[in-house]
Amino acid sequence: MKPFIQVMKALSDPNRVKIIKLLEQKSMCVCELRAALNISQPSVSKHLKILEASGLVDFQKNGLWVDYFLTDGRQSPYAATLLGSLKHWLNEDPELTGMITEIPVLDRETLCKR
Amino acid sequence: MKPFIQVMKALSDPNRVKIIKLLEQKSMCVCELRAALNISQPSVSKHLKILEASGLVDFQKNGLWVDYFLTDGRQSPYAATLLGSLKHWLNEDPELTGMITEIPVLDRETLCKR
DNA sequence: TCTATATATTCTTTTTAGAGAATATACTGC
DNA sequence: GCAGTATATTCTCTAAAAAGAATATATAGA
Repeated sequence: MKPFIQVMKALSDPNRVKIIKLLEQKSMCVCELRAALNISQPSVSKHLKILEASGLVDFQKNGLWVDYFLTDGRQSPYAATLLGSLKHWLNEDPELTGMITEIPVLDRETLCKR
Repeated sequence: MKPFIQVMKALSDPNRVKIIKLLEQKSMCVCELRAALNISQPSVSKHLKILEASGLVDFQKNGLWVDYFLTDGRQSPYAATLLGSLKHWLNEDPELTGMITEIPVLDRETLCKR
């Protein structure tokens, strides 16, 4: 029961769902996500930790950056199914589509050297 | 986004998931659910309200009793998909299977006249 | 209409979750 | 090793969620 609840809880916060929908497009580092969501960096890190613990995302260190990406769902059947469903869901949501169209503008190199 | 979050939130509480798994077996009234979950009656009513608002359950008044049952999911595609998945999920969970085997013992007539 | 009973609602308390500021850690290049 | 930068963690505050006690509502039957 616990793993199931963990996935549901992870997906019941709007910012975390936004992160999932962003990562559907491409893997992103913390500062890119922070810019896309317009919330603080610690907040992004904490959301990512929750998503990781539930088996929805994973990460790879890349020098100073940490790239987050969606898992293949091998760690959790619940995560796998939900990630699959989410690919079809919410694609008409104006807030999300707006956010996604802004992705190309996010340039890691310029974003992080502030 | 809101309807999606609402379904996820509804399913991120253990007692509400238990209610769903119980209603998979048969429709039940509040006092039967209360006995199965061993929590207070107001608590059951509030959980049911949350489940109803998210489109996961519906009810029918039956005299003094109110029978709750799973929806066909027509009100929410998210609810529909999750209810479908849940039929396969958590069926090996000892807490849940134990609870479900106790259902036949719950007799509405004896339960409610306390 | 009066009583009894099933459920809903309100109220209060305790726990949990989310936010950002401040700080710590980890990695890179010199 | 030192300086700079990306990310993680800690701390504190505020808001939301869950619980049960007490109360209100609604229905059935005498």
